[in-house]
Amino acid sequence: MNWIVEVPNDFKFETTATGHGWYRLAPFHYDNDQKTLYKVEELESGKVVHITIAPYGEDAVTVSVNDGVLDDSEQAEILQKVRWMLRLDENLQPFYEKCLQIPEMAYVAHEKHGRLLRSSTIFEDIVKVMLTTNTTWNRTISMAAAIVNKMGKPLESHPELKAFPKPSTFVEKGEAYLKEEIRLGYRSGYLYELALKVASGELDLTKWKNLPTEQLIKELKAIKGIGPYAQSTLLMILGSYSELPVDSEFRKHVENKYFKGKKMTAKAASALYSEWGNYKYLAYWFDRHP
DNA sequence: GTCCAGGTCGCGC
DNA sequence: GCGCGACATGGA
Repeated sequence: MNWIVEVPNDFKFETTATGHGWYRLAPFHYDNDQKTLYKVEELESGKVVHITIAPYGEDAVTVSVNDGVLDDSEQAEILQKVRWMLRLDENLQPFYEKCLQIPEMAYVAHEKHGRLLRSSTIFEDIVKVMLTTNTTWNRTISMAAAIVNKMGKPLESHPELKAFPKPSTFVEKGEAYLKEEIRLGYRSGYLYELALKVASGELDLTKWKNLPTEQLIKELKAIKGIGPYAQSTLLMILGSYSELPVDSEFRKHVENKYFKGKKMTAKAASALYSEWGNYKYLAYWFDRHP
């Protein structure tokens, strides 16, 4: 089955797909030559599908799935997940207007950067953000791959392709498995605890999609393993850009570009982006990735 | 062997 | 509120 999905004027497929490193984390796969994004997805019905997303002119993308017959709710779920992953319903106009007033940032609006790819569920993205803390990017990639390959539900037609496992799968496998087989290190306890809360219904992450930033911060603080950096990154994932991810990369960038390589306080560094108000994260991100 | 990576927690002050 | 060691893992 395939669909043609209209996109906003300020949307561009390639910049969304590759704007940050998420497209390199399983079960995403990106083909740079074909400008095509793939993701294996387990639907609520239990069916596993391989979603293919590619640009279709300037005003649309094609979404296709070649995995047998899908009922109405499965089709609706796929399209809803694509909208979320590509941020088709997010309004970035205030950010672009601000970019156009600043010569060095005008390219962001002209080239339609800004919509950064996210996973289909908030659970998946919390896990992935935790995989970025206190380790190297290569380890993040390999841990995500291990989670998918060892715990994910396989595609019927291509069993080597697997979906990101559900929270209940993390719980069934157990904390020791996460540590000893998936090699998630000290994160295993944090991720097991999170999965347990989500799987049991104690924590309903789907409600987060409609929460104001202040409430999201409260929710994020309550998750063990989420500190200031991960909180800011997850707020970005959720569409709130007012908090800066002050980590080693942030410090390196700001010190090199604005402090002649000298150490600075987080406060002084953050002040650099204060004029961006609710869009500080994006301003920093594209200041660093011109 | 030793150090550290896009940090965070829990403790003691 | 701030400083500090511990935390798993694998690569340099």
